[in-house]
Amino acid sequence: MEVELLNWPADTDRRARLQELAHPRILLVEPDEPAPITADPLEDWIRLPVDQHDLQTRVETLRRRTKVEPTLDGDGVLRYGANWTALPPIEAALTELLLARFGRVVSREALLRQGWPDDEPTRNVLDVHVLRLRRRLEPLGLSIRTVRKRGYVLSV
Amino acid sequence: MEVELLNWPADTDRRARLQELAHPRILLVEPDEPAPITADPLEDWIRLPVDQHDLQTRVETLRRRTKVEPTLDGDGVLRYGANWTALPPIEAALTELLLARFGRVVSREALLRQGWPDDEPTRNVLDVHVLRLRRRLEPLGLSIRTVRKRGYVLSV
DNA sequence: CACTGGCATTCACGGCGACGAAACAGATCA
DNA sequence: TGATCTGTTTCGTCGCCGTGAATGCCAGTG
Repeated sequence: MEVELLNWPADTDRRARLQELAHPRILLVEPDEPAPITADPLEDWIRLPVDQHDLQTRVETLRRRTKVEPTLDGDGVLRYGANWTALPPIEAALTELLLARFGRVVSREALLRQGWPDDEPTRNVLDVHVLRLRRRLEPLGLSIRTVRKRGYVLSV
Repeated sequence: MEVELLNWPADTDRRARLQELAHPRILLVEPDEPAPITADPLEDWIRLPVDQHDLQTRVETLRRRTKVEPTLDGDGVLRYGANWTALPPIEAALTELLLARFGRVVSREALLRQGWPDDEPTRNVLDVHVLRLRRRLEPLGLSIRTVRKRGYVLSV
């Protein structure tokens, strides 16, 4: 998502619309105007005249905050947007690999090695775990798509 | 919660500790140093030499952002939004730790150490206290979610 | 076009262990 | 004394995991 630059206080109404849309933005504040105070973490501001490097830093920071990839922490908690779910050990292991190749195909073999490093389980075990993982991911707005004979892809 | 001011890059390690604690902070960045980029919405920065009004604005903004978390005072009174509840000693101790890691997983072991620093109580004691704490938090719109085999997460 | 074989999805079940809930009793405090 | 806080026991429930079997989907073949 692109970070919008707008002038303050000139673009007051535009700022309100962007806030409504949860769209990231940076206010370029006139030299002698006070900057507005908000609780919205998707808004930042910088005082004119701007230093290009500082502006670039703030833009990049906002981009990180809106980053669209889900994250998985060490406790098996998967976060995406405002929601999160706890994943059981095997599903967390599978998700870890799917996230590392987010948006790309992960082969069944790789997933089997990831979830069951030691023994070689029956084929159906992976299918069932993918099914359960799908159900858990659905409320978050994530989905696992099948690529026949190739593997699975994690996407939004 | 108080917003911490620290120097960048001098206080690098201190910044890491505050981030771990989810404590709001503002970095005072040396004139020719690049500012760090992070996704943490509880961090902001300003370039030296600082304008006092701008600094005050950023401090106030961070304060607003931390207001979305409940607070616990020294008398065991937990406030969230317009409501509040009094917590008995042990539950207050547990809540204190859960709040410090608000939105993240807190292990059973950590909670046991927090509530019973000296002796080692039976397994179920913690379960029961969590159960009672849940009942108390529910009217406030807060909930403790279980992460099986890992611990608990306090969230809204 | 229908058939067929292989792959994938889904459901239901049972075992196991972790967690939750209720009830009770002693301790503490106002 | 009455209310609240706390720890313990006991039992019920639920989540996680593997298995088997039924169904569905798709591609290539004849």
